[in-house]
Amino acid sequence: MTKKKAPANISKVPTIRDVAALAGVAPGTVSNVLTGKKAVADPLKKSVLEAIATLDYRPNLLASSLRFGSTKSIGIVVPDITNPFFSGLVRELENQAAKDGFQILLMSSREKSAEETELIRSLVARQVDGLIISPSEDAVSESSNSTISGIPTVLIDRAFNVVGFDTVSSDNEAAAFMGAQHLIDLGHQKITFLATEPGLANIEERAAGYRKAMIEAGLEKSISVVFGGLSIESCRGAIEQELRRADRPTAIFASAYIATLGAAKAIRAVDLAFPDDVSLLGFDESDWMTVLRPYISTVEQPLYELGESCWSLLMRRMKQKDATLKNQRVKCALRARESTCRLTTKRE
Amino acid sequence: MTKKKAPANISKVPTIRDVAALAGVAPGTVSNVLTGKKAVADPLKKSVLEAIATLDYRPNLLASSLRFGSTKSIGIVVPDITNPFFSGLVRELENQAAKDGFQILLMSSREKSAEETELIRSLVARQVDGLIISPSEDAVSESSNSTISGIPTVLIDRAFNVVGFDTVSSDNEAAAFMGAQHLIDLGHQKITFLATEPGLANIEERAAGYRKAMIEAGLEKSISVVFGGLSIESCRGAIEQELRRADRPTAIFASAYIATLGAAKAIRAVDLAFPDDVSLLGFDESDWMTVLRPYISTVEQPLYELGESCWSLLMRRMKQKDATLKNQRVKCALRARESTCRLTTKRE
DNA sequence: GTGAAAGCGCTAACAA
DNA sequence: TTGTTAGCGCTTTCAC
Repeated sequence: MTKKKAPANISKVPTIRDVAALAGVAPGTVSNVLTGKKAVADPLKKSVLEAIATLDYRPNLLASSLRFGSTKSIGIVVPDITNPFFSGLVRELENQAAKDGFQILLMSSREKSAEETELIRSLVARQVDGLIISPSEDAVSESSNSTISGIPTVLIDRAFNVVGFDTVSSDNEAAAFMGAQHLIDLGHQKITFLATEPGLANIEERAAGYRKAMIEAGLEKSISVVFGGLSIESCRGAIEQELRRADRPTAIFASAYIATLGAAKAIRAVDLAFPDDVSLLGFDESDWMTVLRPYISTVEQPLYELGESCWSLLMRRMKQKDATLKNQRVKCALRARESTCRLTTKRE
Repeated sequence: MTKKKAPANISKVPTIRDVAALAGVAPGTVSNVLTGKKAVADPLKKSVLEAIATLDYRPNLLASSLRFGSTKSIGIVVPDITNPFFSGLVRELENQAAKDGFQILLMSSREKSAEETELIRSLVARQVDGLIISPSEDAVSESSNSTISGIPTVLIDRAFNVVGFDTVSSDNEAAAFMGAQHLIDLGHQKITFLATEPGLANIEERAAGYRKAMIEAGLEKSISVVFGGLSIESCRGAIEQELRRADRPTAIFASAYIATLGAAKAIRAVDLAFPDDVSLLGFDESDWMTVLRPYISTVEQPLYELGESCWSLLMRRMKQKDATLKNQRVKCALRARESTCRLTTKRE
């Protein structure tokens, strides 16, 4: 296949002026054809379009945005793009953005709050019209008007104790309460909650829900919260220790995706029957959970609702910078499957 | 409307001129402080820095790039960000980019080639300095100088029959040959290859490797390639049909991540003993594969090498636009685990 | 309906 | 060293 050769007399990338010159019109007219904001007579329009085609002209969005003041793009910052919760969430946000003609600039902070600050700065410098952030730690500081450097911002998932921002997150406490209750209903008493990192607001809320359910069931003496950190391996190590103890838990409630994976690995590592010796209730949903046996029971966060709420909150904030602050919650669902089963009371 | 010249104290986002005015210097000097390209006397520097701090000034990268001609950013387009292969690859590329001070603009085409074209256009319009694309179909057309609209470009993973681009991909044929050989060594003869979409170069190469191994083993009559499409569910459906036949295969070789997941689901759905009745060899690696039993045997693509080669190819191309074209291959590794086992010859 | 000209915010020349 | 000026490519007043 032979590609159309670029005209020999122009060596650099063509600008609107080159197009205008070739079409024999003024640059402004070309702009009018491009944006469609002002009517242009048909014959002129046609020759402009032809010139654009022959030069293979591409408008420079940087210049356009600089002049126009809007980039039609939204910056998204997530801690870890390889985590299915975040990648699924991003996909939902992409769908929403496409609907409204926005482009997504996606960056992942790899759980490092220093990098996160850097990424946000860079997104701000790039003049994005809005920001969606799932803060990795405490990088987002207090704000009085739901903006970062004047850019409308929505916090998602990990809505910290930060006032001044619109936020969307799951009803973590209720979700964890529901999860713990499920395990209690199955007869479990020694239920260990596998948290990730201390200080993450969503995890703390989930821990609170777990504690509440335990207390209401009169099991406050059995409350056990273990912190496994932010990697699968560290979660595995932390819960493996628990499982090796003589009075090991009969059920584990993992607080997040990586904790779920870590806990499942740990159960395998200590060679316990699963789920007969130990039940596992996970958090978040992933395809593999309904592939191999036992199917993993989890508390599922509704990605679509999360994405949809987040997006409409952002659009609202962009239209009206002084709208009242909203902290939205979406409801999680219990997916009881095979990894949680009734406690067989052979001991004691 | 009556628009006057904006007074200096209006509450808009501060520009370099505002900083200069407050510090009592020229805009150029502020720029010099910011970029560090030209020396500035200490006292002036200090007052500039102070002015920046008090105004909370953020340089407008759009304007800077427009002037300077470089955005220090690389656009990446992948078909599906929720696929662990791609999200893992992106993470490697992010690491590489961070090393060289580049920013990543990540977009996912959701396997739609029309959207892909659109995303690439938009990245080009945004003046990225380079492009890394994993083409979803045939959106990338032939090029004579490894650029798209003059932007250095590297194709990754799915290196199509497109001449004119630097490419990086796995040695798909050798990898699939090795995988098929593994199954043959275990005594399997009826091995079905679960492809995804016809026309994807990497999948075609893998199919070729499978065929070659079958032929060399004298099993050409047993060659069976099934196309399952690009979703987990369609792959599941396609292979499930095969498994329900009387002369069902004793082994399945999945050609990609989603095929692996789909095949595992299908085996479960038809209620066959796994791996005793049917072995499964997957492609790509994911955390869950070594969590539940049986651990999944797969052919693993080396994400680090893929990302590293891709990045250095891109940097090389950016430095020297007329460098000779390179089509780089990286080696895959067989991870033989539990989902592939020796054929128990009870039949025939 | 069209062309000319003035910037958007920044930096790289050139003067001073 | 520092200030001044002239654009980068585009859009948007204005005249015509």
